[in-house]
Amino acid sequence: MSQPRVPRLKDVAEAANVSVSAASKILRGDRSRFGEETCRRVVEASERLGWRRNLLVSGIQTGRTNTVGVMIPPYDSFWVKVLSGIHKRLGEADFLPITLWLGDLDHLPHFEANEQEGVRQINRLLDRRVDALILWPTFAVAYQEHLAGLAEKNVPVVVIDHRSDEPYGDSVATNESQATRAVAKHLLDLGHRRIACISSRESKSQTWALERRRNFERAISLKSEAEVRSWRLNRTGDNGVEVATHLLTDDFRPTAVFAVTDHEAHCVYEAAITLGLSIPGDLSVVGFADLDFAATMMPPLSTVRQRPQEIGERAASLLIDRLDGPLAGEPFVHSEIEADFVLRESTGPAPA
Amino acid sequence: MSQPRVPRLKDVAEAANVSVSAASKILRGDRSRFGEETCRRVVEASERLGWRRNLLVSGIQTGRTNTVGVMIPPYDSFWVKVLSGIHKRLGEADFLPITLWLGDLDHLPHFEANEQEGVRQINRLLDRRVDALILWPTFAVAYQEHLAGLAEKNVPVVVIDHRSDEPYGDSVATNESQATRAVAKHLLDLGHRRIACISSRESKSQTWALERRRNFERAISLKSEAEVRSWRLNRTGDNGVEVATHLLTDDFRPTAVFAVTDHEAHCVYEAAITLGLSIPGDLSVVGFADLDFAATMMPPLSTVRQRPQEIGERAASLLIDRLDGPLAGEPFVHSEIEADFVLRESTGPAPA
DNA sequence: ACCGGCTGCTCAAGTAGTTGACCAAGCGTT
DNA sequence: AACGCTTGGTCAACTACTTGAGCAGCCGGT
Repeated sequence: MSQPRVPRLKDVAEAANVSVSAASKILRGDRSRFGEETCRRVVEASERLGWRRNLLVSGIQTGRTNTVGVMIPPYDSFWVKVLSGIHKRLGEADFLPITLWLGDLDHLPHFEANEQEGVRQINRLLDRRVDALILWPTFAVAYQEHLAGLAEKNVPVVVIDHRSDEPYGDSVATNESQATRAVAKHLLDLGHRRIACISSRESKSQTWALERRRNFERAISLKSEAEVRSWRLNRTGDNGVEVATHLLTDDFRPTAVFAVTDHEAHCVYEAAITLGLSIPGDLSVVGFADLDFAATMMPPLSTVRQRPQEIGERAASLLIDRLDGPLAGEPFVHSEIEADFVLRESTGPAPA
Repeated sequence: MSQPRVPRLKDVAEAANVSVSAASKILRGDRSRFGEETCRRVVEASERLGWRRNLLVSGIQTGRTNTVGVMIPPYDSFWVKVLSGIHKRLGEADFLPITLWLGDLDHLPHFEANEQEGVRQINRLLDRRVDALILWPTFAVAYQEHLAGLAEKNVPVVVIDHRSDEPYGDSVATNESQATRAVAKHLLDLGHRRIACISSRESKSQTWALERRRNFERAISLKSEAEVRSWRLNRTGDNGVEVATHLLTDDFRPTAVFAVTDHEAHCVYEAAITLGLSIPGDLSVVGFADLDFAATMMPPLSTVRQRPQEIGERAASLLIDRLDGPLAGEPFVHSEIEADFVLRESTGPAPA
């Protein structure tokens, strides 16, 4: 029946026989105005009772909670690494990320359809007075109109992997053009001339897919004898193997395929196996993202490794700089992180 | 230079021309004592200004923040799914998980060595007055002594996948014995008689590995003609392929291997390929956990699928029940979730 | 004796909001 | 006219803590 509570400053002050305000000042480090003996008594009492400052109170007093809201869908290892980078950098600056892991693993949240739900989720964070938000592209698009007003409330926003025409915050993305050019060059150097690209659903929230495909098409087109053709998945993005089969049996007869993510590359593998095509003998495949399974596919998939942890760290850094640092009051910034082509065993010379 | 702040209740009250306390009561739903017209004015004003209750204040007033601290290492897809379950269930009950994603992806945190760091991390959550904690086994062990005192502070704890002799909270784990018996039966039915088990590091924080191995050994031993031998990884857990090679070239010459996680199973695959052994022709392999890559390994790995999302949901449910519900004041509970044997293509009849 | 300055501490108001106590006006009743 | 009751609100104290203002006591200087 006992209720042993968390000790309050008042308890410490009583134990040390001083006023609450004296205890507060001493424990904040403002000791110059107090006697040495008094300070000792207060510090000793606070330690004995295990007192800890209540950060909720600091939050309402200063208007700063040192927390950052992070809105993400449950997703593959790439995003887990981004998150890890966010946590690392924010942790160093003594910020605490509060992550809203929305939707379940099977279906991404479809908030376009449910306006109210979106607002509710943002408010779960804002009601706790997070100092800033980090957003995945899905949410950046779905919640656009609700987020645009945050700047006026002094809640900075950083968007990852989505560059908008009318930004309402800073953004971080992978600099893909360079890595994509490296992929194109690699395939052309191997003698491939009929090259396919398999893209994902290219929805509004996946502008990266569109851009990645365009970058690749452009890079291949520079070589006059080479030709690219592109295919893409349906709206739900669940017909990957079907599209891959289509693409491989098309009149075009590509000798190499570039997939905008490793997921699609995996679909190409499956289709190739069923069709009896060997990789890389009959068909070269290149993925993108270097997800968990890329290195253990058979054969190991050549792909483009982004630097997810670095992306996360950069996003966190941008927020920190905007809250207290050099970015305060400055125009929005778009930051790009390099990516590296990883050569493994899924590419070979074009068949004669 | 303008500072357009988040609206306060005071602003709403002034706009509606009532006292702050009237506004507070009306907006909390206690309208019986106020005129219809007044209520309308207050509600309208609050909506127009976009007022939202500051949950930090509610937190200091009620002693409840409706937040739960979650301490996890960055880890494989299994844990991501557990997290997803936690978020789902807590979200339904309007709790907000605050996840501390400790350590980086390459090395798990080694807090045994750095006592102070551990305390610091727990305090990051407690200082924000989380109502409860959910812990991964790593932390449950490393921070044991600091966590034991939380019960006295009325901060319930749920530990996942780790059963202690002196529990200081509720716990959830997979009920492995049944699934492990199914694996054993499957291998014995296929005619295997010399069966190896490859375990991971079996440290204090990985008691599940020990238990899983023991369960398996016991299940095999029931068949008198069959024999099990076990190997395990070193302290750092990075010599998997080496141990697998050892095990496969040992005089024992096992025809089947049970790996305590899919990670070790993957090491067995690698060793088998190097040694020229075909799976499942020369060697049957069974894993545990059904991680992301298990289904896409070549051949697809037979394994035991735990129900991580269900584990997460159960952990969250236990907390909710203990905070406000039927579990308040009751003795600690240990809850078990079933697991299912998933038959894929990595097992076959024992070679003659 | 009186003033200035320093030391060492307390007071009170503030952060945003909640809640029990209280109070005034209006009405009907005796 | 005095009483009780309902309606419609306000007041003040409380949550945990911070912070600028202020004040008592003591010392040295004139």
